[in-house]
Amino acid sequence: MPELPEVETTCAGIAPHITGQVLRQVVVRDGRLRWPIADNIDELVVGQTLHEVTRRGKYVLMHFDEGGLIGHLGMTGSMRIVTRAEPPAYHDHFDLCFDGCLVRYRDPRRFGSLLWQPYPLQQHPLLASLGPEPLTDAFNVDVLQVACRGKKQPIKTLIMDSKKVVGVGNIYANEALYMAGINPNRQAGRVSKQRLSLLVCAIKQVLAEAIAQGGTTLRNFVDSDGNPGYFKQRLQVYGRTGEPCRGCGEPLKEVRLGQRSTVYCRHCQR
DNA sequence: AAATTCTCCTGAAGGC
DNA sequence: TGCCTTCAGGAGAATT
Repeated sequence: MPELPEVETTCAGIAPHITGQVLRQVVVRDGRLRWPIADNIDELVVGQTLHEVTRRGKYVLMHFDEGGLIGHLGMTGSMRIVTRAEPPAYHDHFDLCFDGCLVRYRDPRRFGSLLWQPYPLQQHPLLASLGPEPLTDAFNVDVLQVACRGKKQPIKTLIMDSKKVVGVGNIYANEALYMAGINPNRQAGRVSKQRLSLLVCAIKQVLAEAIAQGGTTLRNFVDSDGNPGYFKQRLQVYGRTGEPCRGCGEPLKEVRLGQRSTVYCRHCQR
């Protein structure tokens, strides 16, 4: 499932192939994504030059002359560079066709999206109220402390709230809380500043490591199958319910928080 | 206002 | 090539 590191990898992977090029055509085979792709999407963007590909949270932003395409990979989305005229496969829902190559979007569960927004992009409702980027200085212990103040909601659901900080998905929320020694169910307002500081560091560290790992897929991006293999071996808690904690050996416990599987060590995380 | 639940979707995994 | 049920999850929308 694409988390921030995968989106970062996606942006870095496609950008060199399409930056500076004119978008010639948008082929929509199935526009029924999270939000329907606009029927007039090609009128809006075709003929414009792509100047830059950036990421905001888990959104891919393609900056054209007069506005941007806002892409989201949802649960199962991927964007690949296709250099030859390979026939589209099942679930290949749209292509962005440039000179010489195209970006092909595949998404079996169709939780992703492709939207057009005139400049300024941050005025789009999906972008307008996003919190700080976790890997920048804008996300720090002071900001997190303010966000947590007086909150009774579990700390885990708070750090997964994109209004508080973007890009922390379920896997990395679990991992970061383990790293910081904080029980995911603890009320956000009852975590000390010192421990929030540990959490900030843990979030930055786990995301940065994952990006570094995802980066190994980068050089083969065009040819790879799009499944960065970094997770499995590095995960300390996610997907390890019942297995021994690597810190103390106690079996890891699983609970549901906000409809999401939450794995933690009752001994190491308070 | 804040917190929780619902919702979209399909493939994988598990039970029998 | 077994069929059916359950589960997974990003994140906005709806509900409590």
